[in-house]
Amino acid sequence: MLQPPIPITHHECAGAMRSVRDALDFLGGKWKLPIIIALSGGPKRFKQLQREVTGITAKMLSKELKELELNSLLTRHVETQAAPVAVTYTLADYGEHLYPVIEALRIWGQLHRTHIMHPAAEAGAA
Amino acid sequence: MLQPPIPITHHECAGAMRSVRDALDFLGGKWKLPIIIALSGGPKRFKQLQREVTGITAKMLSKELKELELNSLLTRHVETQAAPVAVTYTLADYGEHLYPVIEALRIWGQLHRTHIMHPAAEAGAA
DNA sequence: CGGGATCCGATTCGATACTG
DNA sequence: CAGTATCGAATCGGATCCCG
Repeated sequence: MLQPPIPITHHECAGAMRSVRDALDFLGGKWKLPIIIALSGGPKRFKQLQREVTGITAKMLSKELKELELNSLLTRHVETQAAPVAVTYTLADYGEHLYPVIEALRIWGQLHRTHIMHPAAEAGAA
Repeated sequence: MLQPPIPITHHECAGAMRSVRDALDFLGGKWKLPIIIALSGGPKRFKQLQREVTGITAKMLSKELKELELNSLLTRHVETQAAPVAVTYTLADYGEHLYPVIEALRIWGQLHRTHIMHPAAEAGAA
């Protein structure tokens, strides 16, 4: 059903491992991908993000947004200087390269959930 | 270039987030995907895996293999009972459902590496 | 060879309180 | 509103030693 997309040779296999580990080092935390998903629905404000990304604290959200901006995945825009300040976060074009990753993880997460609940059911769920 | 695969409605967006977080909770560590990649080249022994998954300690490898077996991603087979024992790990059919995830992460990891080194080069690297 | 046991540092993450 | 500061718990992961 699924062909192995991973090269068989030791050398190329090590290359795949390095790329996957690079990706995981950056995306591995609990929050980065959920934040990207929330922003995929359009630009959002800080408070709005905190509501949609269930369970995140202001501290973590702030930290993750900084890292995502540093890596060009989103842009930060300050709307007004006077209090109350308004800041908008927008998913950058470059950030959309994560959609395939999110899709693959979403599909597998769904499959695995059904697999855990009633084993041998993934044939019909895939 | 890339259509947003994530639903726009709040409700379905939350569903995508939950699935991605489920997947990340399980795959998020440093080692599970690299182990799967190594096993994608065929069944391997414990020591052999430790050599191919660069940097992993015996403790971590043992722990991760146990979790992967519990989740039906691989099977463990004891070849000989007499010392020295020989144990073989084989990627299960169900484990191959992770190939799309690995592919997506590998592609993005590669892209992001080039992006970090010389920005604005991802148009040609994709 | 294939691990388990123990100890330990490093990092992640959350709760709470506070600021411009 | 949009964060920052501080504290502390929990988890992650490595080093080392040990066993069948």
